Amino acid sequence: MRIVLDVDLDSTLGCGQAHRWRKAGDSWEGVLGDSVVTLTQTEDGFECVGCSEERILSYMRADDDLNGIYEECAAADPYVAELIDGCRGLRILRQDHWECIATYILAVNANVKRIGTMVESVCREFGRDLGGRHSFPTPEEIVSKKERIPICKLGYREGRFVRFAESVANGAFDPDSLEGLPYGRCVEELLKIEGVGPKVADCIALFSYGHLDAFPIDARIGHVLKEKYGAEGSYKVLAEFSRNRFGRYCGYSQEFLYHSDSILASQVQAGGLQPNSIS
DNA sequence: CATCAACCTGATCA
DNA sequence: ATGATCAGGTTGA
Repeated sequence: MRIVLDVDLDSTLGCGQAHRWRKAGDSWEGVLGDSVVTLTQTEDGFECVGCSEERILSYMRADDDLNGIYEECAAADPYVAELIDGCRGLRILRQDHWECIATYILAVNANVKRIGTMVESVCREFGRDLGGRHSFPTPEEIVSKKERIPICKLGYREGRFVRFAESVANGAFDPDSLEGLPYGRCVEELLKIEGVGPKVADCIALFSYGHLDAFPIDARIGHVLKEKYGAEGSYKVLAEFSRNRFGRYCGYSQEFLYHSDSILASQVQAGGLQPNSIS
């Protein structure tokens, strides 16, 4: 199915906001619900196999006015304005609540690569076999086989992960109940979950509940804030600085800062280029 | 409210 | 090859 949408699949699916997409050849393969989905970039959008148009458009937040958002981000900060040209078509996604929270509990103190390994391992062990790929497990699927969790090597995230699955399975926590809350209330509720601190709460608020004014500050963004803006301090201080600086779509600005810095980092690692040679 | 050690695994460095 | 060091957020003292 052909979808017309302003999106760049490489940056959107590869930037680390979602962890189940893999690039094979010129296509991206991922899992949405119980469907293996394959997306292939075209000039004016992408070819989509494996899910409905409605579903993929919702996942891609097709209702976001990308140009308007980019313009506001650019107007708020000249460095972000510079970065946007290298990030055209990067979209924030709208991920499933349960899957996003569970995934980001695993993401604590882990790099993108390791997060991917842990998530795939949880899916392989507890999810449904969809033919090559596995669905992200339901809370019930995790609880019913929880004695097998050590196979996934989640480290100290293991207990938190299982207990969160249990709380959703027994109804103590309903991820859908945070739908529609304003940003501050949403984060407040998320922080009550064991293993969810300020950074993870902001990731979930941004990537699942659509709070584009959430600004997750991880180690990489912390470095960028210090290097480019001279900003230092506690999470709260940096978050306040960033929201003031980058405006109401600062979640998008965060992605530009993060994505550009990760490209820079990979170039540095590949050899030659020094961190300061651009800029 | 701020500081800090402990937590677990995988990658990278000697 | 082997061991040391480091990267990465949250928790609880």
